[in-house]
Amino acid sequence: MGAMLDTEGKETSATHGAYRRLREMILTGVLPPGQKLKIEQLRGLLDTGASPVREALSLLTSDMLVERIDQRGFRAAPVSKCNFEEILLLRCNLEETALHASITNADAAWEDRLVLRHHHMKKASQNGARDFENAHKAFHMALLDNSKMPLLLRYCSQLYDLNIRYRYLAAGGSSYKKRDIAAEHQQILDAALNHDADSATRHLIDHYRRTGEYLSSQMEP
Amino acid sequence: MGAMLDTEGKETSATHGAYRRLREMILTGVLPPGQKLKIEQLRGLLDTGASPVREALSLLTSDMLVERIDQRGFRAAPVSKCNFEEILLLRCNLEETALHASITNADAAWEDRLVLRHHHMKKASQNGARDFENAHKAFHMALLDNSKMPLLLRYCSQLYDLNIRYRYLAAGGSSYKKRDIAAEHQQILDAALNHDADSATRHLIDHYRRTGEYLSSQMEP
DNA sequence: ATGTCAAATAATATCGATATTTTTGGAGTC
DNA sequence: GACTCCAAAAATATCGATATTATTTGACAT
Repeated sequence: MGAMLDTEGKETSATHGAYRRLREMILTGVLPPGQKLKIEQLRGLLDTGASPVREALSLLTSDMLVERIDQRGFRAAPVSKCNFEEILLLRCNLEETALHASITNADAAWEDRLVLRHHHMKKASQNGARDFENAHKAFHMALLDNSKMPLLLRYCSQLYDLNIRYRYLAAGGSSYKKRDIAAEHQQILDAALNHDADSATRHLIDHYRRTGEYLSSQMEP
Repeated sequence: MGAMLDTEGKETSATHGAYRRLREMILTGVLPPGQKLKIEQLRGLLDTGASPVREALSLLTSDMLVERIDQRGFRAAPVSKCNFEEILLLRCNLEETALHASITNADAAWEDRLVLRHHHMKKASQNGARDFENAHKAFHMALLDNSKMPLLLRYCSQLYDLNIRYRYLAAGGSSYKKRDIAAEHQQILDAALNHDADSATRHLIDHYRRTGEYLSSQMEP
């Protein structure tokens, strides 16, 4: 048995589907930090077998969203102010490198992609938080991806996700209300299109630091 | 059955054992870059079941030593000059940050650890290449680990391993013969013990770049 | 000869079941 | 009354088998 029952046909494999769903649940705080992740429980929740669940948890381990404990199974990675500050610091460091390199390699195709992503992000801000999150990440990654450095991009993507998790935990998904985020994005975009690497990185890092300070202030010690 | 047959009692779990052995085989080039990694073949080679093998391969995927292809299984990650240069660049960037932070947090206990690791490394250089490699990594990680930044250390460790792989591929494990590596290590150690962050990072990065240039020259385009 | 399609083969992905280990709970002792 | 030790329960890790998907082979038509 075990036939293909999904009518949607979206998930390529059970493992990948489990990975994506678990990942989203951890990022958005549905599975809270430190929570024990029992195979049987998740098997029921995701309606799949134990093997895909185990493999998905293994993959999430390397994204640092799940921790493996000895022979005692898995749990959602804990959070701490200290961890958050490390993420912020590394992000600033790595994204500065990546954005510099991206601008060094700047060409028309990249600029087009950038403008497009920015436009999509603005459009998505009318829709739900889910849509905006995706578009927001796509814009930020587009800023970096012209660096043509796959390892660096991977790290930036990982750190982005770790960071977004704190945003969900602190503010239920959108701490965007107070500041004029749109203006900050516009400044970064403009500087990038002008090939002004220093200005672009400065705006980008300010953008992160400001969000970081806000989130930090929301957290206990 | 599946009883505990290992007389050594070293491996905690079949998965972890498979992970370590596969990892070593990929790092040292026993499993060459790009090679298809068939479950059945590895199952026989490691004398274990399919589940531990799969899970080990999943973990290696996140170390970027193994690539997963669609629904077509796994293969050892390919290599390229471009990839090598990215590793070198990121290593310089991240280890500079880590070493600076380590020295900022410097205390007597750290200095003791450092001296000890350096001593062990010197002693191990008389033994086989395997022993030296382990001691060498331990020394380099000890330089960084006082930064108290777990994510950063993890990335540094990953990149160290990716780099060592190129050394094995280029020179069969030891490209140490030409230069006076011992002197370079001594310089780094002395600067670190003097809390001279700038000098230490400069020596460290020179150390990497020199090795990098040598390896780069050994590679095709 | 060459390209195409279908059956056969091989490999992967997944399931269900078992063995191992950890945790829990309670009886007996100091 | 608190602590240790042993049995019961739960959870994990692993195995063997099956279903699914990719790859190869070979026959057929062009």
